[in-house]
Amino acid sequence: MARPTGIIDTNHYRVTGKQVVTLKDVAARCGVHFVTVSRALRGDTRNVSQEEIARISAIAAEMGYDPSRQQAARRLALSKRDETLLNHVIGVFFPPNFMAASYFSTLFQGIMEVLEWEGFGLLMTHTYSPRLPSRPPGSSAPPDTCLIPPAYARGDVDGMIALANPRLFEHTLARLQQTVPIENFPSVFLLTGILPGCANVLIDNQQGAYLAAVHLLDLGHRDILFLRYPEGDYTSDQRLKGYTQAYQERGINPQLHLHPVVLQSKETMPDIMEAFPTAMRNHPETTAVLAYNDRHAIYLNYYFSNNGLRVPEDISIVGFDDSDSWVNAQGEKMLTTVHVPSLEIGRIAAQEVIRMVQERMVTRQTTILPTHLVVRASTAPPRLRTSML
Amino acid sequence: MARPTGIIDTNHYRVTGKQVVTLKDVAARCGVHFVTVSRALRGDTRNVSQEEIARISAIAAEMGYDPSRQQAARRLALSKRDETLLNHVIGVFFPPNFMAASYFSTLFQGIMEVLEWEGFGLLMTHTYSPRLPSRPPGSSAPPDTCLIPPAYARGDVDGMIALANPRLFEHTLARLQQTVPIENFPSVFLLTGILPGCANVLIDNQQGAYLAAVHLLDLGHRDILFLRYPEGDYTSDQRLKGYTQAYQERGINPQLHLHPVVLQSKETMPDIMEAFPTAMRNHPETTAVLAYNDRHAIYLNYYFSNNGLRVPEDISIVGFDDSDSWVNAQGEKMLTTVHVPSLEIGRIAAQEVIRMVQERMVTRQTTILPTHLVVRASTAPPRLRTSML
DNA sequence: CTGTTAGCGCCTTCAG
DNA sequence: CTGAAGGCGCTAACAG
Repeated sequence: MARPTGIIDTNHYRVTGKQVVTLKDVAARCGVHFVTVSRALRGDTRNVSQEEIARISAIAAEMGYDPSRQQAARRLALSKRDETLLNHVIGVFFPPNFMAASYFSTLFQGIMEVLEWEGFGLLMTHTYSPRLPSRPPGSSAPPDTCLIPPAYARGDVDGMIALANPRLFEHTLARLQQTVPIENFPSVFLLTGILPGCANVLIDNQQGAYLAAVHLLDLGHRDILFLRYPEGDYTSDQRLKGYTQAYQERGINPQLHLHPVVLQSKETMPDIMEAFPTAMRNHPETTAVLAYNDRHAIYLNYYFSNNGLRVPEDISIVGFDDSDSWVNAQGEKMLTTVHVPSLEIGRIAAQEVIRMVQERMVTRQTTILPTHLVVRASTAPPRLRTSML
Repeated sequence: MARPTGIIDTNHYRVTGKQVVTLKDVAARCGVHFVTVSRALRGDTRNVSQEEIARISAIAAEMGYDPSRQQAARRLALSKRDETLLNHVIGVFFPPNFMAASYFSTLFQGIMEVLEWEGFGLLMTHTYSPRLPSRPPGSSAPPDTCLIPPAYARGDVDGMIALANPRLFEHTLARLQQTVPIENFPSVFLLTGILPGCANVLIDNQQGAYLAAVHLLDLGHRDILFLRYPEGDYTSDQRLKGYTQAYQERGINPQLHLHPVVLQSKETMPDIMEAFPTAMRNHPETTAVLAYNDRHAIYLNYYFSNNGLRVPEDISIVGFDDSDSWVNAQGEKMLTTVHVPSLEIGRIAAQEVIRMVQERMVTRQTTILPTHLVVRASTAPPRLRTSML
C-alpha cells in the first residue's frame, strides 16, 4: 500500500483461463461483420433488422458472449466521447465499528437489500480508521479521513451512500469529487446532519424528541435530564427543540425543569459515568432521563441499578432508536424508546442513489422520515422521593 | 436488473468533468516520447535512466497523472498477452442478516480492518437472499444461491472470502469459477465446514466443545443436553466428538448421560421452544445444557426463567462464540461460554487472500484456530432436584 | 537508451 | 441496411 502518486503498479499476472468470447467470434459464427454484431447486441434497430438482432442475440447468448467481460474495451472506446458506463456498484461509507451498533447494521441491511434487488454491488469503506497506515507524503487529509479505494479513481463506482459526521466527511467528499470523473457524483447522506450538495435522508429528531418528552410530561414528570453532545451537534440541537416544544405547550418552563447532560466523547460508558453523577447531584429532583440513544439508556440503567435506584419505579428512562435491546429475564423488551425506521432509511437511500445513477441526474432533496414512540416498561409515573442517591 | 444474457447495456452517460491526464500529456511537458513516460512510470530501469525516471515521475505526480484512471486502457493492452492487473478489491460473501449476529459482524470487522490497512476495497455480496428478483430464464441456480455482481465478470475483483454453508455455496462457487477469468481464483472459506479447493479458516470446534464439557463435568454435572443441528452439520459433528471425548476421559458413558436436542431450522427462538420441552421431559435428570451458540444460550435462559428454573442454581448453561451478551442489571456479562477468536479469523482470512492475490499463487491450506473457555456466572455445581419443570 | 509500430476489443463516423 | 476505417490510452516488440 501507500504507493507514491503517479507510479504504475506493474503487478500483473497471467490469466490461465479459457478464451473469452469477443464480438468477432460471434460475427464469425453469424457470417456477418463484427460491427453488425455490436449494433445488434446494442439493439440498434435503425441499422439492423429485428430478425437479425434476434438471430445474432441468440447466437451470442449461446456462445456465452458476456459484454461485461469486455468493459475495458467498451470504456476505452466510449472515453473518446467523454462517455462512461454503469458499473452497478455503489460505494458505502460507514463508521468503522458500525456493525457493533445494531442501529447501523439495520441501516446497512436496508441498503444492501435494495442494492442486491436492483443488481448493484456494494463497495464498503470506513469513514475513518484508527489503524490506517501512514499517509502518502503529500496528503493533506486529516487523520480522521478515510483513504478512498482506487476503484473510485478507476471509475468503477457509480454513486455513494455515506453515514458520517458532515464536518468530518467534508474532506473525504472533496477528495472524492476530485477523484471521481463526474462533477456531480450521485450521493446520499444519512442521518447525522445535512450535507449541502448531497441528497440527505434524515429522521425527524425534533418530532421524535417531542413525542418522548410529551410521554414523560403526561406521566407527571417535570424535572428531566437529557443526554446530548455539545452545541453544534445536529441531532442534539434538533432534539432540544422538540423537548422544549413539549414543555412550552404544557406551560412548564424548560429553563427550570429540563437540564442537559453534555457528553464529550463517543466513549459512551465512561463518559456517562463521568458526567452523570454531577448532573444528578445538581438536580436531585430529577425523575426521568431522555437518553441520546438506546445504548446510553442501557448504560444509564446499569448506573442506576448500581446506585440503588429502580427503573421505572424510582426513575424513568426513554431511549432513542429502538435498536439495542434491553430485555428482562423473560426476554421481553423493556425500554421505552423512540422508534427510528432504520431499515426504511437504508432502503430509501439506496433507491435514491440508484435512481440518480440510472437517470444520470443528481438530485439534492432532503427526505425526513417520521418516528414514533414505543412505550414499554422503563417509564412510569414519578414517585415522591426524599433524596437522590 | 435481470437483463437477458449477451445484451449490451447502452446506458452510458456523458462525463462532465475536466480532462483526464494521459501519458501523452505528461510526455509533452517532459519533452519526451510518451512511451518513455510509460517506461519511466513503470520503473523500467533497463530502458530509462534513474534520473529520467525521477524527473518524469515528479512531473507526472505534479500534473496529477493517475494510472488507475486509465486502467481500462492498461487492461486492454495487457489482455493481448493474457495478463490482467490487480484491482485491489476483494469480494466478501456473507449471509444476508450477518450484522444482526454480533459474531458475524466481528468477523467482518476483522476482514475489513486488514483490507483497509492493505489498501483493498471490499465488495459485499449476500450468499443468498429471500428477496431476490426472478432469475434469468436459463438459470439453473437453486433459489438459495446468490447472484454474482457483474463486477466479477468484468474482472474487477481479485479474490474472495466466503462465510456460508459449503453445500449451499458450491453452486455459487461453481458459477464464480466460470465467470472469473482465472482458473484458480484466490478464495478463503470461513468456519462452516471445509470446502475443498479453497483455503479454509476454521476454529477447533472439537477442542472448544471438549473444554465446555470438561468444565461442566468437573463441576459435578453428569446429565447434560446439547443443542445441535442434524447429522452432517460440520460444526455439530465436530463438537459432538469433543463432548464425547470429555465424557470418556472421565469414565462417564455419554450414551447414558449426554443427550442431543436436534434443531431443525435456523429460526432459533421457535425452534428451541419446540424442541426443548420434549427433551427436558425425556431427560428430567438434566442439570446443564451445552448451547450451539450464545444466542441459543440466551433463549434457553428465557425459557428456563419462564418455567421457574433459575440459572445457574437449578440448571447451568454454556454458550459458544462469546459474542452476543447476556448481562445482568449491573451490566456484567453472565454467560459461561467458549470464546471464538472472530476478529482474528477475519484478519487471518483477509491476510491470506491478499497474500494469494499479491503472490498470484492460490494455496489451499486449512487454518484451525484454538478456542478457550470463559467461565462466568451461568454455570455452577448441580443441585439435587426432585423434578424438572 | 529512445522512438516507432502494431495491436487489445469496442464504438462511431463515413462510405457503399 | 452493411462494411471499412480511425481512434480510445496503453504496452510490448522491434528498429534505430
